[in-house]
Amino acid sequence: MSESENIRYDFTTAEPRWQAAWEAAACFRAADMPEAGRDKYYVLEMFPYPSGKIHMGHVRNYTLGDVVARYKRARGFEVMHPMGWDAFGLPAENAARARKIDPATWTYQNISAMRGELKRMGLSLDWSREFATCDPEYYGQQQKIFLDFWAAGLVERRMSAVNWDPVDNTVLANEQVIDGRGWLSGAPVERRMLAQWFLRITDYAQDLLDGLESLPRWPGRVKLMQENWIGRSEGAEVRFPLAAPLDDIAEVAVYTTRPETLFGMSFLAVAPEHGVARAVAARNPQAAAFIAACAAQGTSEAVIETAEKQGFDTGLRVTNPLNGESYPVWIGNFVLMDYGTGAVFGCPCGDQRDYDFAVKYNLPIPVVVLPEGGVAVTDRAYDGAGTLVNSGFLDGLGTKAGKAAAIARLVALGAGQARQTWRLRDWGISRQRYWGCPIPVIHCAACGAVPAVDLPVILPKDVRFDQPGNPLDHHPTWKHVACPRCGQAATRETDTFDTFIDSSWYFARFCAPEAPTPTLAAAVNHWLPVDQYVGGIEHAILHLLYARFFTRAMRKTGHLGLDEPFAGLFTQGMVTHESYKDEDGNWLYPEEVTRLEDGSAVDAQGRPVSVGRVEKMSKSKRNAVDPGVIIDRFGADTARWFVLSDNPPERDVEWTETGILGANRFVMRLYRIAVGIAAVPVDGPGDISGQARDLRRLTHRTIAAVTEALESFSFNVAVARIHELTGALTGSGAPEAGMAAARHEAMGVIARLVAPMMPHIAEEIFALISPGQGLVAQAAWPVAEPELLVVDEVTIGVQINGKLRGTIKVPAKGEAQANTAIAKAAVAGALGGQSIVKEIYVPDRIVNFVVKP
RNA sequence: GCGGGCGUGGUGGAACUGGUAGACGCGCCGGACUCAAAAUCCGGUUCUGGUGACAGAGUGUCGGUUCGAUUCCGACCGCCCGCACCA
Repeated sequence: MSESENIRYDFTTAEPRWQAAWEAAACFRAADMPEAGRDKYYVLEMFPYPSGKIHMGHVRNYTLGDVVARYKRARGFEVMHPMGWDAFGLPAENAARARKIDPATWTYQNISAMRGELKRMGLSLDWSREFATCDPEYYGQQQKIFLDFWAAGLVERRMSAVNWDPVDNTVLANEQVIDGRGWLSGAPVERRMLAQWFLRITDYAQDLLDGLESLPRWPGRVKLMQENWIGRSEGAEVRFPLAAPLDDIAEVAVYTTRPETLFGMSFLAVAPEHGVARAVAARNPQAAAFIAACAAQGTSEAVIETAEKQGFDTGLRVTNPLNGESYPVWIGNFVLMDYGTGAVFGCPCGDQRDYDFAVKYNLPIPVVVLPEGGVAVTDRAYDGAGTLVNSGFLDGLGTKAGKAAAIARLVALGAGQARQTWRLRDWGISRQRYWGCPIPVIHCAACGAVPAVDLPVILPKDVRFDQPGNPLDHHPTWKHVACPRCGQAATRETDTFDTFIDSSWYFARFCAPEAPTPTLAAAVNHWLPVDQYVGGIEHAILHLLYARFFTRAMRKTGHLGLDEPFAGLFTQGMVTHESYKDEDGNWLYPEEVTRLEDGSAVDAQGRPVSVGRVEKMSKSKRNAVDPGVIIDRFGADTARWFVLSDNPPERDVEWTETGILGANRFVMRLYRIAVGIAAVPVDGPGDISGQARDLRRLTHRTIAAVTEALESFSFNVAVARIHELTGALTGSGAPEAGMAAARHEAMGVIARLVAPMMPHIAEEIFALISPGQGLVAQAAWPVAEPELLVVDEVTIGVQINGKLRGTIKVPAKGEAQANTAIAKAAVAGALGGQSIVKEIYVPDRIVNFVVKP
């Protein structure tokens, strides 16, 4: 022991040494084209934005993926595990403005720094496939894809009310508006009309919904979130003739999920942007003023929270096709133009919004649904099922039957039909930004919008950020070109793509990153789909839905041959850390805070500090821990082991100092034990029994358990099992026959079992235990010997009335009768004189005596 | 409001298709080594009562199904997440 006390694993030299060895052996290089005889496995983690430094979320994300990649490699799969950079986006422009540095330079410097940090983590990445989305070689291919989509009818340019971020001066997708505010700027979003490019994702709404069923290896909640986001709704379209045509408008179409309540109609309401509203406004200044007021209220959170139903009576009347009655037409601030038809029929008894509106404007509230066996609800809307009343031919029907009957009548009258509506909208992809992929379009006065032919359309480098708005718009020459169709002077589109496009097909590009076409059929057919995708739950909707859509659209345009890009998805939890605030409410860094024995905390001056909730690490809360510092202090293996250790990976993990110290302690201990074992000469396998046999059994049970844990992403359980086996190897071991060999075998197994998780020390141990056998990174996964997994003695619980009263040790697969007798003897005292009513015997598990007092 | 998830020791969490609850780690307690400390090693650690073998209770609460429930069913409480003026 005294000797090994001085042994210290020096990760500072070992880790770079093994990283160099892997690189020299090209361990992680995958071929574009199929290699015969091996199954492929494509492991991908969501690629990072090159902010300049990796954070703990990256460490967790890439460690999880790396465990899978290394494990699958050991299992004999041909693994592709690439890495790249999601490099376009706002921060580069912000840096350009703040520091007068070119966005490209800033981005590539960051990439270089982060590549170095990722390499220090010892990830088994195929760096030969690396690219950044801001490389012209990548985004030029993306422009080709866009033009193909356009030719295939998947692209549209149209005027649209857009979410305008007044701080960032750009258009935001609905998904980028959070609580009425820009997702990056936090500014209240305004509504504006602009000509925008759209991708027709709604063409695939049904398909994207149906496709979720083909994804058994996706988390249920992600599928549910996508399902809700797509939001299929069943109902009917109903056309209401206007009493007198307005301009050329003769009727108003309404979408409803409750056609059976048409007899409960009280009014019809249209959105402020609806054609009817505009036509009315053209001749009625008061209506125009009302509409303007609605637009001004925007979509800000405060407004929506407090928004009161407001309306304007147009004086127009429509006829309800089912009962022939006449109803007023209102403009309502609560009616959404881009859902359904932008018009609703108001049924106050069945919809709370309509109820509120009717009460406010003193409109009638006819009751048409009686709750099951109940009385009419009149003090609020009742939207449950029930029996229809006051509804003419629908009287007496249930709401469900009534719906079918109402639709049938509407069809017969030619006044409507069944219809589905989707919550999903088309994807607005235009951004008034410099640092993005230029939209390859030229606007010609004579020819309109025509595809650019000079691909790639490359971003100009000489741009100025000293004025607001899009620098491409201000550039003196870049946008002025000849029309590719007629040759006349024309201008380039100066908008760039939403950066979500960049990440919608990168997984396909990784298959052949240098191909002269966006994809290479042989490569994508071989490698896709991604077998295991790993990333944050925050991308559950946007990124994953867009990538699924892109895959379908790329199939339609001949770039891909499948529908679903990601066969398996794993969503990891966040890395959290305590946060600290001083008396004045300023966030403090952990190193500025001292914890006292009573659990309270003080700052450097001894003033009290409030310890905040455990929150996601972020710069602003000053609770971020820099992975670079951790790797300096403890090494990459310790950092990797820690993020895998305690929590199931789908849950949030709290960063703690004691946790990282514990992980480090294990690394050091493992090494000490390995050195001790390697120093003892191995006696022949011989005839082993007793302790040695027990150890071998544990070793092989551990192989089985760790294998199962890795397959099911229970990395924390794998860690526990490895701890257990390691624990059995402490001490120098008894000089029993075969013990040295058994210990040697166990440590060799540990080297291979920890290799996916702590690859460096695994190599170190493997070299000690199995000298001359090459790299553990290229070694096969250990296989448990079946005969050592066979249990020949089991401990069976003995219960009386389901309560544990004792245990017995018996040979496995024993006779029920014999074991029951042994059990009975074991709990004879507790049984007393009670009569046994029933005996339950579950082989190798339990005996239960049901007794009567 | 709608949809979904989760509640297990001081703590992070284990527990196969219902079958010995608390694996493993952290923390804590005790011991060894040391002049001492750190490091390391050994032992203990769900709670209550008892010196003790042992007894009782125990997986958010209440009830149900079952020989037996952390696991299945119902109601409730609490926390978390997604969506939301979606007709």
